Amino acid sequence: MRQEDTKQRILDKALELFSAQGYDAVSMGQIAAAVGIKAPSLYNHFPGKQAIFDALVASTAAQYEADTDKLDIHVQNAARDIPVFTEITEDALFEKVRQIFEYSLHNETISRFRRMMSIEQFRSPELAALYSARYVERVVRYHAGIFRALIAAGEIAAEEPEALAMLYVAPVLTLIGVCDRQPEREGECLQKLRTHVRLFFRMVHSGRS
Amino acid sequence: MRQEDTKQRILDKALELFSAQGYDAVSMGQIAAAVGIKAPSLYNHFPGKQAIFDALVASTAAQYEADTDKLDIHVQNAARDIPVFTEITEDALFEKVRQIFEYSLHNETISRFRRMMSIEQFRSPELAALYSARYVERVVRYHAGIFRALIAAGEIAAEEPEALAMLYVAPVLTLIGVCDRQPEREGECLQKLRTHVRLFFRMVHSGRS
DNA sequence: GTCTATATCCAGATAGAC
DNA sequence: GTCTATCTGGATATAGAC
Repeated sequence: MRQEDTKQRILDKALELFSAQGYDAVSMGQIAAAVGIKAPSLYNHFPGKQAIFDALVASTAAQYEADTDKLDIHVQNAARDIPVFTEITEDALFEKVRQIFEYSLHNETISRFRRMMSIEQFRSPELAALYSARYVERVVRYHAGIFRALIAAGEIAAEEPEALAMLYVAPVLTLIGVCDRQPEREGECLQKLRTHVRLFFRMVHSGRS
Repeated sequence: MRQEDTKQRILDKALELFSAQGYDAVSMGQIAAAVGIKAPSLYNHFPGKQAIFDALVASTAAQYEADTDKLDIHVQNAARDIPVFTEITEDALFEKVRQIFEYSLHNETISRFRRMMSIEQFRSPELAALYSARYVERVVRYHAGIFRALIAAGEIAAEEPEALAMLYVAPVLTLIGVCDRQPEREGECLQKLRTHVRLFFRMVHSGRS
């Protein structure tokens, strides 16, 4: 199906452009040129510019779930990952964060989509909610589930799982934001990620019952 | 000077519009209408649209420093604030974060400028660096200075000040981001801020020498 | 499905009268 | 400093031939 192929190519190029310049700054002509066709031909695949944007939002959700599966991080149900974190060492914990960190930065679709969302997060209440849900709540809820299990197992200090998750996750999100803006600082941020994990690991184990 | 008055009104209205819709989505006509003049008259005060944006970036830096002074938070040199944090209670610490949190959200200029920066952070390397410097590095460095002093005084655990600062500050930044996108969740975020401060305070004191 | 040609609109910016 | 009138360019989108 060359038809569906073109549709996908439009989505890919549109995401590339939107993530770099923002929705408003990108013209239909630019998208068409990137795909290798003329602007009016885009309307054979999408009814308009907004429809391309909407299709992007819808389609990336699926890919995210599919791809994170490969990293043994199942954001939709933390229960499956609890064995991975049980009696985990500090080095192994860092290795785990490092993987998701680098994946988040280097997977083209994921990182482009996140940058696009950063630019467009105030465009509508729906996008605002989607941003918060995807990049804050989901990550916090996932880790809260992990920490709840580790507390039950007596491995870490008995603190509120939600607060622990926020403490652990927010610095990671902040560092991802820095690298999104300034990719040349990735090495430095990786260092900070390392010291963050070390500190968190130590603090959370020192107070254990 | 009614002249300078108009110039300031242009900046105010432009910031209001840019923060809500982004630079590209706002037209000179919209800005002019908000000020109460016609579009060509804007060119008597600024050479073009970009110049209005640039003036905004330059002028808000000054106001930020001036306003935070009133809250006894001197981001430029933490040394002055160390006495405030020495032997601080958990409640007093929360009250301090709560103040800066609410100020950041409710001061019109500050919150609008931050939203505008969120939208435009990828527009140029300079803006990217400015965003990181203002909303990450500066805050982290400030708190690292405070924590370094508290460690020297034997008040808190002897961990790396930078990592401690990241741990403390990143959740606050994340919660401000949530409220920027979804102001209706401010109450909920204030609750999370409370539990964050409580957890951090306890952890950092439990490991003290 | 792709194209050319075109319609319609609105943007940023300038000229010049008052 | 403000205005009206205008220039010029580029945007989204449609019509209709191939």
